[in-house]
Amino acid sequence: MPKQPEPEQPGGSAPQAAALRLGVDRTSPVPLYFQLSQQLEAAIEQGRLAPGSLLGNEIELAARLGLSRPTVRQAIQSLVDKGLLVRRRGVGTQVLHSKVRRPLELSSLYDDLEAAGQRPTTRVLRNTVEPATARVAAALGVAEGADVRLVERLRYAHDEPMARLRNHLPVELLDCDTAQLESTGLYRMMRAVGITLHSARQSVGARAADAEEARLLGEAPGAPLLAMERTTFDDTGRAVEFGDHIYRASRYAFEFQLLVRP
Amino acid sequence: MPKQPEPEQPGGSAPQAAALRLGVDRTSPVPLYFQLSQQLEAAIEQGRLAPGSLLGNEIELAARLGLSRPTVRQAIQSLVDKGLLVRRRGVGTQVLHSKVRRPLELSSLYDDLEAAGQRPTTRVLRNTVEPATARVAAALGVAEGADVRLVERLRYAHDEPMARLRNHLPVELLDCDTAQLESTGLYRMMRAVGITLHSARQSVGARAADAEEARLLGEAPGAPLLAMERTTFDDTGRAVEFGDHIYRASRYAFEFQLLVRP
DNA sequence: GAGTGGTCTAGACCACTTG
DNA sequence: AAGTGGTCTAGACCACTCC
Repeated sequence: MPKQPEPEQPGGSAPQAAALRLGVDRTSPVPLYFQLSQQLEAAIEQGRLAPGSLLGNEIELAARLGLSRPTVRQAIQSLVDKGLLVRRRGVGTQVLHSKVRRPLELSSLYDDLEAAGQRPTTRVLRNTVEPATARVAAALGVAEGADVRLVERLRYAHDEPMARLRNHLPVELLDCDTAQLESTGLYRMMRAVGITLHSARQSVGARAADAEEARLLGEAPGAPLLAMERTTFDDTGRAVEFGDHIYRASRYAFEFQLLVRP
Repeated sequence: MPKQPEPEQPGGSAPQAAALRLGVDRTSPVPLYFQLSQQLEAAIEQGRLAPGSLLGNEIELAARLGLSRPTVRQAIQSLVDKGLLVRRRGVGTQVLHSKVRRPLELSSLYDDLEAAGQRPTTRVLRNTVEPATARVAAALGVAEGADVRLVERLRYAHDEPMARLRNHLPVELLDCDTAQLESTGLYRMMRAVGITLHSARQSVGARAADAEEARLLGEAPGAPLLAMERTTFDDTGRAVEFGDHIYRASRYAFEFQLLVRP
């Protein structure tokens, strides 16, 4: 059981993690496994851990950090779940050859545009209470004809129209202040009142713009549009929103990353 | 520390798991946590664990099954990751109100159609080696003009054209037998030769059909099409495929489930 | 205050891959 | 045969929620 540092130069995939300054702060309220996974993730993002390189075995890593192996495993596992690392039994844990960023998130168009530096703005076209159509009632799990809030908005980026967003919400869920709707995204408003979003069922298709849609979005009638329907659920399983949205295909596409589930 | 079975009827959310026949087989090579998670998943799917009901605390569950708490936690965690359960500190673990099925997977159109009972068939339009265009070279990480295999297929469901699939692959990756391409999906062929798919970067947009595309798909010129570009990576981080696909919007939409990452 | 999940430890044995 | 990750145990203390 050699304790001295090994020469280790077997090709180009020797453990590089040994050179990293890793360490945890036990006085911090941040969980130890999370501190470690953040440090490793930062090292990968910054290229200090080269793609394809081995991380070094878990036992040694645990010993070096003064942690138990399960704790180190928990840190590594979270990065495997993010797609940054790959484990192979009998081989080791390898840094994936970049290219991978984030798996698909339940994203808000507002946040997406803001993150892209697109300066999103919103015009509220409608903010009313209407009886639920059969389609909306089925999606939200309410009775057909029951009161449902209808919010229709036009979303701009750099003052160019990008999308028409039509959302249906249970009336009791949220105080939909029009001024607030114009200054932020719907998901942010939900989170602000304590709703924990959990999952969404989406459908993405395409269709031709009708005259009204073309006028709103500044496209020609018949122009191709991206159409998305989405039902969002909170962590109690309740449907909190049904959206029926159209996007200008000339200006917008959905980009996302998928991970294969093992 | 009350050891006797409690009356427990606090509303409608008492632990129902007590009524379940759970048990693990220690002689099986299947991991204990996996056996447990499968049993719980089946109980949820079949409604034997009602949505919203509590699972009962982990310690007790572990004791009942003769397992350690970490093992039980691992089983529960895998179902939380699948979106079937929700944990709340101080409260318990609850079954989510159904509706949730699978998060988005890296799906093959062939498998999707087959799973939907759509009887997919394929016509190979091209199966050649071509020099890589700039776009393809960038996606696959090869030199511009380098040899790349080009596979172009028309995919039918019930003998109706659904999509035109155009794939670019590194030449050395796969023996692309045309007969095989007509009888199965590309991902299956990759898995069959030991390629482990890991992730994909996708972009979904819409555009109008040109004359050629319209003719192939049986649509009118100018009809809206769903357009998807996808680069797929294996678990070494290597790009194994770049796809440039169009789907008839009148016949096809992408459906998927998203989970919010905590 | 009682009960829950969240985190952590210090070991153990097994299965798989590689030389 | 050696080294790796995969699984598992039997405890422990803490943070949060609810009564």
